[in-house]
Amino acid sequence: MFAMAYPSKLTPESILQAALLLLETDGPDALNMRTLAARLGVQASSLYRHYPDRAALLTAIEEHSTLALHGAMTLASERAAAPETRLTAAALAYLSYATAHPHLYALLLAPRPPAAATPGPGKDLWNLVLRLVGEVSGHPDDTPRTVALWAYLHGFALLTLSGQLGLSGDQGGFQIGLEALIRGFGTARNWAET
Amino acid sequence: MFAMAYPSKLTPESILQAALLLLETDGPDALNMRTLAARLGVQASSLYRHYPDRAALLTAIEEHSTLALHGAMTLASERAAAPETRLTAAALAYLSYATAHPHLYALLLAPRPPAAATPGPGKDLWNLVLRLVGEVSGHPDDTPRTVALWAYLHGFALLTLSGQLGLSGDQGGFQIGLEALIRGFGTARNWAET
DNA sequence: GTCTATAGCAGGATAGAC
DNA sequence: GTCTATCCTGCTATAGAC
Repeated sequence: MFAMAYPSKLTPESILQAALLLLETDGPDALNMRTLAARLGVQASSLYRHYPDRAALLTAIEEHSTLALHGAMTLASERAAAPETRLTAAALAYLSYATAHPHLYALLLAPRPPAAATPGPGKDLWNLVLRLVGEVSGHPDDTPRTVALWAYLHGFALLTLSGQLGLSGDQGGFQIGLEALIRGFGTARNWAET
Repeated sequence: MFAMAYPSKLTPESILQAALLLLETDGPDALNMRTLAARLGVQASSLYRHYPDRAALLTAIEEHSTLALHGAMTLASERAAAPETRLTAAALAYLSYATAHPHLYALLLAPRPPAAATPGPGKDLWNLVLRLVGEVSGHPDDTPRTVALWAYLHGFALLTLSGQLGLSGDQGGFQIGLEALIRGFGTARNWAET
C-alpha cells in the first residue's frame, strides 16, 4: 500500500473531460486513444481499464453533448412568453451551440446506420422542439413542422460549420428564413388553410 | 508490339465510372485504392498511372456529381413558368438527387477546410439557385434568402440520408416547410415589409 | 501500362510484468 | 491501475521488373 508502483491517475470522468477538450480543440481526427492518453500523461492501454473500447467513449461524449444542448435550448425558451418568441429563442440557442462546439455537434448528428430509430438526437431534445412548435402551430403533435424546422436548423448549422457560407457569413439569411418558417407555422393556427 | 505482356485495361474515365459505382453501392469506406483496383481487375498500383493520387480521383468524382446535380435542377426548373413553381421544382430535384445518390451528395457537401470560398458546391449551382430565388423575392442578388433555402434543403437531405427521420419519413414536413419559405420569400416582393 | 513487392504510417486492441 | 511491448489491420504510395 505504501508507495505503489503505479498510482491511479484516471477516472472515467477525467478521461471524458480530456476527450471533450481534445475533440473541440483539435478535431475528430485527433480523438484517438494514443493522443488522448498522451494528453492525460498516460499510456494508451491504460484507457481500456475505464472504457472497454473507443466506441464506449464516443457514446459518453454524445450523451454529454446531447444533455448540454438540451439544457441550453430549454433555458433559452423559458426566457420568453409568446410561443413564437420561445421557439425563436430555442432555435438561436441551437445554432449557437453548434457554432460554439462544432465538432461536438457534428458528432452528435453524425450519420448513424443502426439504432437512432428515434427522430433526432435524443428523445428529450426532440420532444422539446415538438412542444415548442406545437405551441406555435396549434397542433399538439406537429411532427411535420418539427421536422421542417429541424432540417432548417441542422442545414444552417452544417453550412456554417463547413465554411460553405464563405467569409461574408449568412447575410441575415438565418433570421429571414426562420421568420418565414415560424410565420408559416402560425398561419396554420389562425386560418387552418394547410 | 505483338502480344504485349501487360495490355492496357484502364482509362481515367473507366476508373472514374468504377469509383462512382463503388461509392454509391458500398459507401465511402469502400472507396479506397485497393478495392477500387480489385473491382477493375487490376492491381492498386496501376491506378496511379491515371490519377496521381487519391485526392485527384475524389476531385474528379466531385466535379462529376456537381455537374449532374446542376443538370437535374436546371432541367426541373425549366419545366415550369411561375417563379414559385420553378423554385419548388428545383428544390425537389435537389432533394431527389441527394436521396438517389446519398454518398455522392455527402461527398459533394463535405466539410472543406480550405478553398470553397465560393458559397456552395460550385459557382454554377449557386448561381442557379440565386437566380430562381431572385425571381420569387424580386431581389436580383438575394443572397440571404438563397442561403436560407439552401440550408433548408441541405438539412433535409442530411436528416433523410442519416436516417434521423425514422421509418415514418418526414410526414409531409418537407412540403410544408418549403411552401412556408417560398411564401415568405414572395411576401418580400409584394409588400416589401422585410 | 501493369505487375510484384515493399516501405511507411496510423490507429485499435491485447498480454503480461510491476 | 499503469506500464512496456507487441500484434493486427487497413490504407496510401513508390521502386523496379516485365
